[in-house]
Amino acid sequence: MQPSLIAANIQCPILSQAKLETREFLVERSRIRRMERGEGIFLHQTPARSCFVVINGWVKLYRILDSGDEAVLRMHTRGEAFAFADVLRRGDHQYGADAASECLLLEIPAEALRQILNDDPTFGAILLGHSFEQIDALSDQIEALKCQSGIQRVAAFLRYHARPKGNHLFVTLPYEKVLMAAYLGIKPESLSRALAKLRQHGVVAVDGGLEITDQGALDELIASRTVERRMAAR
Amino acid sequence: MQPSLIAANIQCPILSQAKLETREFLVERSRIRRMERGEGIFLHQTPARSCFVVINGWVKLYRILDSGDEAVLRMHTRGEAFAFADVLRRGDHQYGADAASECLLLEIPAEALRQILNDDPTFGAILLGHSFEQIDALSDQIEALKCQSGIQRVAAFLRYHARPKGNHLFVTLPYEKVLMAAYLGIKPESLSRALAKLRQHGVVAVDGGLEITDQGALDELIASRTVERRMAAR
DNA sequence: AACGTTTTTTGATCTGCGTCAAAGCACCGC
DNA sequence: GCGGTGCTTTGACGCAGATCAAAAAACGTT
Repeated sequence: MQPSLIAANIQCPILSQAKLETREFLVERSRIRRMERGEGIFLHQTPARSCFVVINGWVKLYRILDSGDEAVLRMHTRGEAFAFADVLRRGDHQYGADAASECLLLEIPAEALRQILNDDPTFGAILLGHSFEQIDALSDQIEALKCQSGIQRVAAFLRYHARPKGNHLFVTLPYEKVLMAAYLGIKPESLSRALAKLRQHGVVAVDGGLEITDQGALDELIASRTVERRMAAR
Repeated sequence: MQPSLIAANIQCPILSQAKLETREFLVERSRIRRMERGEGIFLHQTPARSCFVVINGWVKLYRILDSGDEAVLRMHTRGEAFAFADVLRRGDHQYGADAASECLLLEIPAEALRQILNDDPTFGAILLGHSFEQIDALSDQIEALKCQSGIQRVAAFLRYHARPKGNHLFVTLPYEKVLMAAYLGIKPESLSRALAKLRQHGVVAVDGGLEITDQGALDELIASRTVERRMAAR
């Protein structure tokens, strides 16, 4: 597909909410980048020279701690934007970004973003709305990390990614389990055991993914407090 | 003190970055509210009719989960703003807010905020900058929750709140330990034990707070990985 | 000072998850 | 087909932190 064709078909809230000339201005000055799985997009604490929109695939935003551990902060897919804040503050990236799968990105140069924010007075509000959504997503994560057990977070993750298929829900795991575990804040071994235990709560493995045969049971697990969880585990 | 006097002396990045007329416009339409410790400011999922700036004291932003657990999302103090996003989206509050201590708030009515965002084209950028900082703070929390042990988060919390005094650092705990534990995502009992264990890492209790006698030891604990943590605990 | 209330600490016990190690799989190129 | 290499699962074990219970300390009130 031609880059121009791809660009015309990007589905991204930030771009589609903007007026046509703004969208065109940005897309014309951007370039489409194809990344291999595992490829680095930018590093933590390096100058932010562009920001990105995911056209296809999955991007991992992460930090490496002094301890050497990796914290996966967010996972982004089609239509989602990242590094806008870093660019607008004219500073360094607040996290590193890697392609978690093969993916296509729209890379918007810093100057183009800054200029359009100046030229189009309505664009600021769009960015503000977008950053509010980021805050919501991060708040949800914090809520889950502070109050839910690992298995509950796994269950909630599955439910979030589930799509109707036939007469119940079906989940295709969006990326590798190592990554899924890191995002959920648990170890791969724990994720594996959690998925095994979820068979008792209406989650069965079928080829290519997982089937949620008993959504009620899953929801109950997600909303349960520890004592009840203990009972349910028997 | 007169309300007008108090208002003139509010130190808040959002207000002080705004131009004088904007600041005056907002403050004139706002009212100062004094809250007792434990008093509710607004509830989760109720219509957002005002947003707030903390003049003094501590505010807790939280959610109650279906399980009945409480997740403390953020703690805000002097100069910090909250509920701006809820107001601008014309929606419900995304969290509940309580006074965690006796406190003074500037309550800005929704209409005033929306109007000034319309009238002062520079104000949007200030809000955008502010929301970027929120994102940073939330990201830091997620990083800590995913990669650090409870005691490490406690240590980092102390270091963050420590101020120089004499020839080393001193921490006055900003609010009750139950709250501190909830914010850190651990139980009060665990916090108590963590603080006890920190005595081996250069943290001694003195009246009214804690003294950090060995900052190096504390930093080392915060940055250590699990295996090393195990050694250090002996 | 004496009281009741709330907050914090301490103790005993249990469990979820991490760790380490090894085995099972799947996807590759040769 | 074969042997890599990387991902995932399984098993054995240990520790961090939760739970339940009760003591101790801090605080406000009379």
